Amino acid sequence: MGFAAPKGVPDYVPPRSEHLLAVREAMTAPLRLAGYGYLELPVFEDTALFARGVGETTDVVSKEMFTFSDRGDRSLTLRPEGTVGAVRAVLGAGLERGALPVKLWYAGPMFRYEQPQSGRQRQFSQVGAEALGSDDPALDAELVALADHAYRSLGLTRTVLHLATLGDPSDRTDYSSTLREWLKPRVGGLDRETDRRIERNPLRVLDDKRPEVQAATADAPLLTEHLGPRARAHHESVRGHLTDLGVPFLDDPRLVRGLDYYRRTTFEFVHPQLGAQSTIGAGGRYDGLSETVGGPPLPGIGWALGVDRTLLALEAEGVLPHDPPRAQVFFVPLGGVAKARSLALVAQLRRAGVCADLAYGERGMKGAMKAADRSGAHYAVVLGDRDLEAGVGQVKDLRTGSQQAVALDDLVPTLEGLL
RNA sequence: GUGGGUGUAGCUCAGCUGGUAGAGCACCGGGUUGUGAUCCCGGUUGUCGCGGGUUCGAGCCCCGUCACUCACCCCA
Repeated sequence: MGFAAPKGVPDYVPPRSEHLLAVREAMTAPLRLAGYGYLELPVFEDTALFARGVGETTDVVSKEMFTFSDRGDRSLTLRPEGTVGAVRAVLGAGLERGALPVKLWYAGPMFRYEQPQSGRQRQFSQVGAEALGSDDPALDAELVALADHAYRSLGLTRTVLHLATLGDPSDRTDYSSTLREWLKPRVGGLDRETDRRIERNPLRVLDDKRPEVQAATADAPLLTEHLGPRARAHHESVRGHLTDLGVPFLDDPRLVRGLDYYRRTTFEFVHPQLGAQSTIGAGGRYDGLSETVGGPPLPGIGWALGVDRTLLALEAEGVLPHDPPRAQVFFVPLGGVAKARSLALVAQLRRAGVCADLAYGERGMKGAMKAADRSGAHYAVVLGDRDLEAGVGQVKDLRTGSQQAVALDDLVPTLEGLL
């Protein structure tokens, strides 16, 4: 093999690629029923858009972006996430001046320069949804419920929804300094990285996986205790709506998000069988993002569901969709004349909406029948010189083995009737 | 970016203390010159990840490198 795909970039081939499509379809179907419109977005954007929107100091921006210069010396970046680009597009089209909320969805590849491991690739696929122009907590609940519905419709039963609130910016600032002072005497000096986190983003310390850190921070003060009245009311309302909608969730006050734009509601769908990369979908509210990228005040909430990781979850639970047969009717032509006739009949059947195929290549009867069998077709049509002279095809039911001659002129309607 | 594990046929893997590659599945053909899924017989496929080194001799030992994988970290 001369070439392999770039590091951390997966290929999906059948049958797995079909499963991937099914996952994407299951995620988007509920959105369309809920009035979300489709957004087709660029795969790369101005580097500064992500730096501003996602946050200069986030790991995603500071060390995980695929950034390059174009021939005009513009700095461009392969999108590491979809929300910022979606907001940019909404503002660019002036949708925020129309009917609100604007509800949109998109799908496609995202790129992050990471160390690959299971569930973490440098190119991965997401389906995203965004609702802008309203801070109604019912909208938060609607979006969460739509994701929940998508996962359920795929047959996943073990996914756990973690729910939290980050409060308003002032709540978070207050809490951060409280937490910082609390952490210093307990885990300060542990190592350089932890010290840095205590200063820059103390919430992240609570997310440390090391058991000794977990133990030391077990009774740390929680953000939920520092919420202002408006953020608290919003959160309680979201929880109430979710309960009304029958969406089970787990209050997780330690939930940490890595992108700077999140406010108030945040959530993650976690799958317990996926190892270290167990978040298969996540999102939250981002009421200040529009201003950050130069727009007017425009509240918003959204999520992104990981298509690749969701497929891993389906495989872990053993609930993959069945592979549909590749054909319903399969032609077995004997000789060149029969093949030409078969090709025409196959095309005719396909136009009639029947999934039809034939044995290509110079295969013998046995090989062609074998191909028919493997296609999963219900019926094989054997066509040889004898049959052509008689103007018929031998239609064989591959499940029962019974066979009957059918006039070629009646073949298409006959098969349509049989199926 | 850091640390551990693994790279042998299309796939899953075996290969002893170094003696110049195997199985199962898959695929193709035949048994049945016009009938699949079962059965029987036969056949194809490898620069043993790549590059160097040690040795009379390396799939096996050493060094480097790349990829995959797991964890940290990060996140969908």
